[in-house]
Parts: sequence; C-alpha cells; structure tokens
Amino acid sequence: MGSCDSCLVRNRAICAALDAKELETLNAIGRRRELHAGESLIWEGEESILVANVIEGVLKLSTGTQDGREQIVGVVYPSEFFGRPFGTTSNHGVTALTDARVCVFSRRDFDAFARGHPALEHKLLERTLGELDRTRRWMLLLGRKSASEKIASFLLETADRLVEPGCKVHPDAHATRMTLPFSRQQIADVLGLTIETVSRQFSHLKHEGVIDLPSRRDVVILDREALVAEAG
Amino acid sequence: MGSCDSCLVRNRAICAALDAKELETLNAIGRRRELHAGESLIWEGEESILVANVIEGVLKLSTGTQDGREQIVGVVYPSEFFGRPFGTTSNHGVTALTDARVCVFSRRDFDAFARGHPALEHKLLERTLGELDRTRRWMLLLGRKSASEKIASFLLETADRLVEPGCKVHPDAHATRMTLPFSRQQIADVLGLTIETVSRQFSHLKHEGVIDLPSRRDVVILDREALVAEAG
DNA sequence: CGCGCATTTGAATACTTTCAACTATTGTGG
DNA sequence: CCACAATAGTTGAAAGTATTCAAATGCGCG
Repeated sequence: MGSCDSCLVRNRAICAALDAKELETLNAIGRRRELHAGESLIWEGEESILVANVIEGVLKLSTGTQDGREQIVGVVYPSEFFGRPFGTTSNHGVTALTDARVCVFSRRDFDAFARGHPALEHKLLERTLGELDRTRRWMLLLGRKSASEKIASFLLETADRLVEPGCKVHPDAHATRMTLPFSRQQIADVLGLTIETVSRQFSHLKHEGVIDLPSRRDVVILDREALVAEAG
Repeated sequence: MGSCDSCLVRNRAICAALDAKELETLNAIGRRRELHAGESLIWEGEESILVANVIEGVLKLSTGTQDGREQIVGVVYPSEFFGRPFGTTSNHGVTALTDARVCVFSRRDFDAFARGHPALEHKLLERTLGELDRTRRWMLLLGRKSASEKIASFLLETADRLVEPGCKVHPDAHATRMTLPFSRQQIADVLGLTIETVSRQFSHLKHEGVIDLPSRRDVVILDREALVAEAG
C-alpha cells in the first residue's frame, strides 16, 4: 500500500525516468495523501513547502485578486505534477476538485533528489515546457474569444483530458460523455466568465442539440463537429 | 565578434551554467542573428527548428485565431531564452518588436547539447518554471481584470522588466520613464483589448495626472501609487 | 418527502467594441 | 527643408455582449 510498485500512475508520471533503486529512494521521501473535494494542499502566496504527483482525481490551480475575483490557471489530472520546485513561494493555490489521492514530497527533499537525477529533471523540464505551451494557448481563449467560443473550447479540451490514457488502441479517442469535475462557478473561473453566462451558454448548446445535460455534472457531446466549429 | 566571450548577456543567460570549455562547444553550434523590428524568426504551427537567447532588443510570442484575432502570449527581453526545445512544433510565432540581436541554435543541436549538460538543463528548467508562473499570473489579468486594471498592470510590469538589470545597487528599481517596445495595437494584443480602448485608457490616465505621454512610445509614471491602486 | 443550495432564467445595466471621423506624427520625394 | 502622403493614434457615437441584480426552478442529500 502506498509504494511506488503499486502506483496507478507509475509509468506515466515523471517517476518513469527512474530505475528500481532510484525509485526506492524517491519512495522513501514521498508519502501518500488523500484529499476530499474542496480541500486545499497549497495556498497562494505561502512558502513553497511541497510538490506532488496526482495519482487519482482532479485538482485546480488558482489565483485571485484581493477583492475576491478568482481565476483558475491550471487543472491537474492523474499522473501530472504540481507545486513549485526550486522556488521559495507558491504563486497559486492548489485545491482538489474531486476526492483525490496524491503522492507528496517535501520540496526541499524533492529538489535535492532531482538535482542528483538529471533524467528526472529532464522529464520535469519536458512536462513544464508542455504545460507552458498549454497555458499560452489558454491565453488566446481568455484574451480573444467570446463566451460561446470559450464554452465550446472548454468542453472539447475537458473531453480530451478526461479520457483515461490507458487505452493505446485509440490514442486520439475523445470522450463523448463525461462527468465534469467542475461546478458551474468553477467553469466560470476557468473561462473568465460569470456563472450566469456559463449557464446560459450551456442551455443554448443544449437547445441547439449540440450537447445533452443529463445531470448537473454530466455532459454528452452530441455534435462534436458543431462544437469544433463554435470553438473558433 | 559574435563569440560567447564578448556576449552582452553572458552571465545572465542560461549559458552562465557552463564552464569555459563547454561554452566553447556551445559557441560552435550557435550563431548570431540580427533582426529588424517586425521581422519574425519562428512561425506558429511550423516545425520547431530553432531556439535562441535574446542578446539585445525585445521580441513577442504570439498566437492567433483563423479569423485574424491575435493574442501576445509572452514578451522576451535580453538574456531570456525562447523557442521550443524537446518538441516538434512551435506553438506560437516569435517576432521582433524592436531591432534585436539573438544567439540562435538549431533545435536538434541544442537538444543534444543540453541532454549532455545537466547544469544547463537545470537552468532552463528554473527559467521555464519562472516563465510558467509569470504566464499564469497574466491569466488572472486576462480573465478577470477590467480595461483600466489591465492598463495599469501592464505599465507596472513593463516598467519593471524594462530596467536594465545591470544595476545591482537598486535591485528593486522601477523605471519612472520608459520607451515602450510596443505599438498601441501590440499593447491591445497583450491585454486582450482593442486599440481604441487602450488609447482611451492612456488618455484617461494622462488627464488624471497619473502618467505623462511625451511621445507615442514614451511613458512617464508620475504617480506610481495610483497605478498600483488601479492595477487591482 | 422536504429543505437547502446549485443552477437556471429574466430584465436592466455597464462596459467594451465597433464603426467612423479626425488629428498628429513620421517618413519621403521634390 | 518643406510639403505632402502614409501610418499611427485619438476621440466620438452607436451597438453589442457579458455582467449584475433578482427571482424562480429543480436537483440531491438527509
């Protein structure tokens, strides 16, 4: 229980860069942690104490203004890494969107370990570069897209990232039905909109027959082409 | 001419991680390139052929929609690195905002060199993590701030990044007068606004006595406190 | 089964954009 | 060096889109 051997994301996480012996060392400095939906692990502005890998569940990275406006700046799925290695302060909070399990490391321990293992640092670099690309693409959405384009883009991206990547047969598979790990307010915080605007756009897409909404959290994509066209 | 020895940003760029001998090797695979304002070095969507360090000048990273809307997703100043190492495609274009000099490497050569030099990869990782932090902070601006808050934030950030970092005496120095490396349209593309809105906000700040605008490209910050308050 | 809270829907408002005209700056050729 | 053309920026008015405020609906949990 809780060892790297039995880890669900063992070969997808950055740990895949390590051999058996190194993994043992890493195992010694890490520990499992369970989080309930809504629970935070890292707070914006605080000292960067820990970093982690997601084993199961979905978490959000967010920042806010003093007067309470919030912006979700990243969403972390299983096998992904979060936290701020090699830095003193955390620039955004990290909160579980669903119940989650993560593999946590003291930042200092992790930093020291990573410095001695270039293969791990390389994996981390590749992931960070990829995350930066994804984040920059999201800036186009925030700065230049209309509400309807934002919603369509959001549904497509979420459908893609939510598919369990275990299935190698269809590497480009898209979920056609999904249970969103987000409330309406959280969707608004991802897209830079208000909850009312999100709701109206969902209703509109439903009336157009592009999606179906069996329950609050479930979405069925009926017409993917239409969504792609709408995404701009 | 054009060797690492005489490089203006020699000890600020990632190259600072290398010793004399390694630098010589790196020097052999890199070459200097001059760019005129408006000239592009990398195009969005194309194969990632090269990466580079900025020696002098300012460049923008940008993406756009098919119908011509543009969003600037990053601004690169002297000593900073750009391009997409360890990846096949460039996700955003890179264009000089001012005349510029850069130190270019073939991506393949750079990747190979970096793989063999963990200290260089480490520096690159630290920079990438820092850039990701900065980018995520910008998302709060794009998603949640009003036009006036955006303009104030933009002026403060630009004033900070524009100061030559040579001056060690005042590490937190802010420029009080600056020549913007951006046209009004480019400011609009950074902030997700239209050129008219940018212009109106500038005029408003001027009439309020918060800034002065001696010429199109020059800004004098008269009341920094007011700008900070306005930035939200 | 009913209560509480998330979500939806409606109407009025506010902000940014769009379209259009005007002004100023820069650069060019006579 | 000046005149003028081209480009960049400013300003105004009208329109459009998302927000705000308010009320209603309905899902999900006890």
